[in-house]
Amino acid sequence: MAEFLGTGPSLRANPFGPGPADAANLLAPRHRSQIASIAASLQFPRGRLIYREGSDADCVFILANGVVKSFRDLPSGKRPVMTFLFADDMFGLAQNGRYMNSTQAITPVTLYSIDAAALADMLRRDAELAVQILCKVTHELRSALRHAVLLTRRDALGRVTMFLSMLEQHSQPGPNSIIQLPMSRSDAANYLGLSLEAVSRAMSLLERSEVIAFEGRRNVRVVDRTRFDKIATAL
Amino acid sequence: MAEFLGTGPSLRANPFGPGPADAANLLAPRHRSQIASIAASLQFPRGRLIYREGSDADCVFILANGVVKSFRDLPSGKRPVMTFLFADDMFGLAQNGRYMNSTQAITPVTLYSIDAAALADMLRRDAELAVQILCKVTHELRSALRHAVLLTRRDALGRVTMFLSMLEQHSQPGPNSIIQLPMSRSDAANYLGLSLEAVSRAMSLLERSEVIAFEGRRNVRVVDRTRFDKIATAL
DNA sequence: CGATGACTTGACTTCGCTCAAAGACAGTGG
DNA sequence: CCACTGTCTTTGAGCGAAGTCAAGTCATCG
Repeated sequence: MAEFLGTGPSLRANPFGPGPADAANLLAPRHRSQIASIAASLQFPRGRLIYREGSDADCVFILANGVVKSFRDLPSGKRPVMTFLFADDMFGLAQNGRYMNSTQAITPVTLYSIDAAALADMLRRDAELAVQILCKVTHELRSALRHAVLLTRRDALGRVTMFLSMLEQHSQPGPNSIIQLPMSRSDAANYLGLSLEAVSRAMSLLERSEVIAFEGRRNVRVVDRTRFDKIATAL
Repeated sequence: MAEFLGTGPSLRANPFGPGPADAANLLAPRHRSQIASIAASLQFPRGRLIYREGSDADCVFILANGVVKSFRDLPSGKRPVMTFLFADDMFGLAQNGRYMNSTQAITPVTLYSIDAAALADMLRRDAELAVQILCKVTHELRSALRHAVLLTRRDALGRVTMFLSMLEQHSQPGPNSIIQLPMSRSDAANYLGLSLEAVSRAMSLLERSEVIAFEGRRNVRVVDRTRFDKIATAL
């Protein structure tokens, strides 16, 4: 089970109080093994659904590696992507015992599946742990708010650039900064509230104007950092 | 609701597990008085800023009554509204000791101001309370996600109708269902990612087509519920 | 009752969506 | 190893919806 990964699940988030600017690991070793004791480690191939909106929320998940998208299926056939989830993210928190959205692996993923009832129990007994989880959820709340701000931009170019800038934080922190785009253009479009074509055009434009350079379709390097940042933050 | 300020702050949210469909009061009387013991009750007039983005996050707030908007100030002069906060909502959770956005009263408000350090302390000692707060933050996370979904709609009419439908849940639950619009058109526009004119036009259109009727500029009655719901949910 | 700010309405422009087709890529099996 | 196929992506043309600019109307408060 979870022993495979040895150290057990971890979570990243910014703490409430003053501290280093970037996200730190939240869980103490004792909490990690505590959670590991009620968790199972699962592997999913690319494209596999993890759970479906509306189904019984038996489990909470922590992503060990890979990328997951969370989305809704609307009557019209649209599929807005609400978030992309990366390593050390938690998801599957329920409302009234049901999942609020569907989730799907967009790369091969490894994740911890944690029995919701057992976790709830554990939280009620361990205030320290509950506070850590609270911190993580707050972190995700903030990122949802940022997403909303992103969506108020009207120009495709700005949205896409902001999106790249967000992805940069989840890529290997090489100084040469290659940004990985694990998701399809279509997923990105659904996250950005744009048509797939608009996303493609915006990226082409960024490339033509030598702000970024593609290395294959799923890897981007920032060529002109100054202009890149200007577009990203010039809301 | 928070009619009796004497009883201390309260919070509404949907619990994680199975239960009644709508939000319930989260805090047990003992928690309410516990929080009250480290809280101060404050009054703010319409338009007053509560805190500014980037300032030291000393306090967490619980809104007793009135409506607050949370927004950011962007270099361009835009002011996206991230959320509207209603009675029994909590806000002011910090990142690294700083507020992430500004908040302003848009009606006269009464709120509880709670020392952040003292609250953190209390949570670390009382797992039950920490879980309640966790539940509330999760509730707000969900509403932020809904907001993001709303923003992926491209048509002004749909966004505005969805917005009205959301406001309906915060209005007095009279069967006659008068929806109150406590905020200006401009605030609504900034929340919806539309121009103020687009909001106005959408509302005029809804009125002309007899889906809704205005009773003054800040009160709306749904006239044709069927069509209203169809527009609101027909994403 | 007049002034200030909020809201509505109209005309014009722009940008992203839709539809359509061609081009690149990855995995498969010969 | 390479051709084949289905999928993902890019690019183009035309249209429509929302933004912007600019008056004009309404309400609210001194």
